[in-house]
Amino acid sequence: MLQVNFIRENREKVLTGLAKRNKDFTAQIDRIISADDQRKRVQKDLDDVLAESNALAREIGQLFKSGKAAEAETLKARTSDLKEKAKEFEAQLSAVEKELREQLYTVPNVPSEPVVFGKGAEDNVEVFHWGNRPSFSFEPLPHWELTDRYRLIDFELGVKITGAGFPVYSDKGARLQRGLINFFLDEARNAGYTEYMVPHMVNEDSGYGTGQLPDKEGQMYHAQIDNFYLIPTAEVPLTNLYRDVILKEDQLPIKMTGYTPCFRREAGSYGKDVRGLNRLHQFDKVEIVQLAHPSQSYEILETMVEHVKTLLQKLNLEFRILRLCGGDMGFTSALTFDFEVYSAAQQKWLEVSSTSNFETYQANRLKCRFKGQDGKTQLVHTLNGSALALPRIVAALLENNQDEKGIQLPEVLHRYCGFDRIG
RNA sequence: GGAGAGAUGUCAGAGUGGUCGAAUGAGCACGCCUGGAAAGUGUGUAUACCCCUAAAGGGUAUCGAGGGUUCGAAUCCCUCUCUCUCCGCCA
Repeated sequence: MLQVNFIRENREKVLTGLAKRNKDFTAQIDRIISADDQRKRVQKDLDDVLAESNALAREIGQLFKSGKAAEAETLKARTSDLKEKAKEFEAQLSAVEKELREQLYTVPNVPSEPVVFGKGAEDNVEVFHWGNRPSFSFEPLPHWELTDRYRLIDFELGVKITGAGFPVYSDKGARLQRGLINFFLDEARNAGYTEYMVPHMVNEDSGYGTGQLPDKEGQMYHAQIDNFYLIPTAEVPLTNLYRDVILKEDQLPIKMTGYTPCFRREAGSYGKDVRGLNRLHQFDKVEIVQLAHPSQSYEILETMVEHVKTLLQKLNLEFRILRLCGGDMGFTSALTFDFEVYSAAQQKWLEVSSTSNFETYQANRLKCRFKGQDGKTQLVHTLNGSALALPRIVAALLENNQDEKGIQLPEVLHRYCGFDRIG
């Protein structure tokens, strides 16, 4: 969430920035400022009362020590009034703090300067394009037919075991998954990211830390007996490794990567876009995360974008990069680049990575800070990106590389998979 | 799952009702000492919020978390979480 002081000091800037999201936040912002004013007033009142009681208590202690019990008793009488007042102010304080917090939760991150105003996906800006579209002498098959024909993925079997959106990969389908994961992890490690293997379930605090809670509660699977959530992305456990941590300035940037399965309820999505691998409840992804010095975060975002680019180039998939407009950008992001690969048989673009700078929006909730040379602590910037999510990569690989007899894998995957062809 | 012990600052570790944000030691930072270093020595070493502000200064909260008793809680009581030991179960 945004920092109240930042909002106070930059009200106009915040409002014009937020306007790019195609929504007016004036009312919320002003409510936040007035709630904060009230919070300060009540805090002051409470502190004053507590200071008085503390002084009184100290005095009573002294009197008892020096044997003046009677005087102590008269002072005691005065404390009950203060106690009552303190209780009242405490109640007021927690009420106004709750109000403030709830208001803050409703305000998304302020889009950074390059983000354009926009209503939705149609206003995103293509900033990069690479690769060529394959041409076929036959009608290319969509991946769900290829996975069936070559027995790579069994969607029906997944339904039996769990439900729709939980595919079962087998034989070369399974090995392709494992090969891709290893390829992505190796590339990340070579780019300087430290590899982690993290829990796939997280507690409530972690959910709040990265902003999945409270607003996206319905999108996560919830193990209610233990109050754990299945992670929707490795971003959650990875970023939360640094929750409540104060780093030294020279530790930055911190670069982490990890492979995890990702679990998403995808409540409310249906229709033709969910066919095959296009939208799943469980999928595999390698994530890259960085904690950065605020002065470097945008440079670092560029390097992350470059990293994802090289992955797609090595896989030889035609792709484009979109700079998301205000209306299409995620709630917590300040700047997001989406990567889309072209799916030759479906004849459409599939999103395979989303790489973002969250500035201090996540760090504020995480309480992830660093101490600078000047001794002051300030919030880090957090960034993350998919590098990469597997299902749609697999869809594009299968569709774009098919021939009449099977599927030819890109060279880079041969040693990772242990085979160069399917079929 | 059962029984017991415990959770204090960067770390180790004292503190069992008052002057405790917290002894002592280590670490770390800066200074002195030194040709340089070690040793020695001096000073400093949490976070958040608020008031005041040029700076300084002051107030409040925080000793796993939350609640309670008390004029006053690190210290007493209750609940929860976690750690360790033993037993049970087990990949």
